[in-house]
Amino acid sequence: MAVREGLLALLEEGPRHGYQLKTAFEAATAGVWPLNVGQVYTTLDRLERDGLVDTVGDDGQRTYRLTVDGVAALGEWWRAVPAEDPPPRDELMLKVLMAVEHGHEHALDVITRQRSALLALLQARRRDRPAGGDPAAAMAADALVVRAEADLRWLDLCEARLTRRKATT
Amino acid sequence: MAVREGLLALLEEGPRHGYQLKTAFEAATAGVWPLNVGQVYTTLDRLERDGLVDTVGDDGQRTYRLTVDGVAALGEWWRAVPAEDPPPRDELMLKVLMAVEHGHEHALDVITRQRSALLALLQARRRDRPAGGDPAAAMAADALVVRAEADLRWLDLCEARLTRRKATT
DNA sequence: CGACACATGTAACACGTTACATGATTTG
DNA sequence: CAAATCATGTAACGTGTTACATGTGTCG
Repeated sequence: MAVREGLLALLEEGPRHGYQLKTAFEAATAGVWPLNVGQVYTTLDRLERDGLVDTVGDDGQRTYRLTVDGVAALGEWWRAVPAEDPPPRDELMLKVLMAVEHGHEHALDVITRQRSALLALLQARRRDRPAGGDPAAAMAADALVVRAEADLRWLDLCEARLTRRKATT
Repeated sequence: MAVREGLLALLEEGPRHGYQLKTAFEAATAGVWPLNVGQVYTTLDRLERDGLVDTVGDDGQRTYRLTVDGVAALGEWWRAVPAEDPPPRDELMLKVLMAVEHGHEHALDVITRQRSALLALLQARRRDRPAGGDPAAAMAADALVVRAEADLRWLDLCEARLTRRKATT
């Protein structure tokens, strides 16, 4: 439930056809969210099925545009805020928590390994930051960096909790 | 591809049946990752289909255990590190980047709205931190808090980039 | 001409998720 | 006994994703 809304958002700026949407989507996300073209069409089919977009145009050049329902759905999306209810499902979190279940030793191993990999990833992302003045590209790169930093910080917290606990025991 | 591995990880500690796995999964994630029981069974079916687990036991009390392939797959999972390749797909990121496409005014609106909601969420999560000494519960709560903090920090970065740019223009 | 970008689409599969149906066992 | 918990499973759907097939136009 993200590609859907992304395509809707792009259509709000005017009717497009599928291939243009793929290009626009990847441009808007500065390349951090590559899309298989096929997925654009399947997603557009589903949006049409749900009455959020309709199409005009001959075969070989279909143009998609928002319907009234589509505009409404998009409006809701803009206003929607992150829900408390189903918390973010994070694979790193799961892995570490499952490792804890296997004993603190195992968990500390996993944490150490993940941290060193994440550190390398973070440095790569910092290095590959785009130079140009395009705010979208800069923001996309920031997102990746901030995420990696947060994961690292969490791993440090986990390690601290485990070692503190070990020391107490 | 996360529930799968979580169940495998739980089975590494010994054979279990489906319902036990649901309970154990939710206990290990300290309740932040609720599972519909049905999903446990569908996932176990798929794991069996893929030869990673097999079952013993009569009807009404099937017991699942890891196969050799399952042990191997799990070993890979423990060692696996976050891939650079498909970067994390984040709905918040998408929303803000798409808003930028609609103009900086719109983006700043979205950022403001998201930030205030996230701030409330963060405070709620800090408030509801578990008191007990269970490290897993504390770590799970930490993960949610750290994630919210990171999202907030990113929103601040975005706003700074947009306003700085506006000032320059 | 050959390669490449533009353009559309289908088929198939994976995982996550929910709703529903069913029965055994425990416990108040 | 009635309710809750334990326990298993099926059917169905949604999104994401890939692989594949097909054709047009453009440019070196």
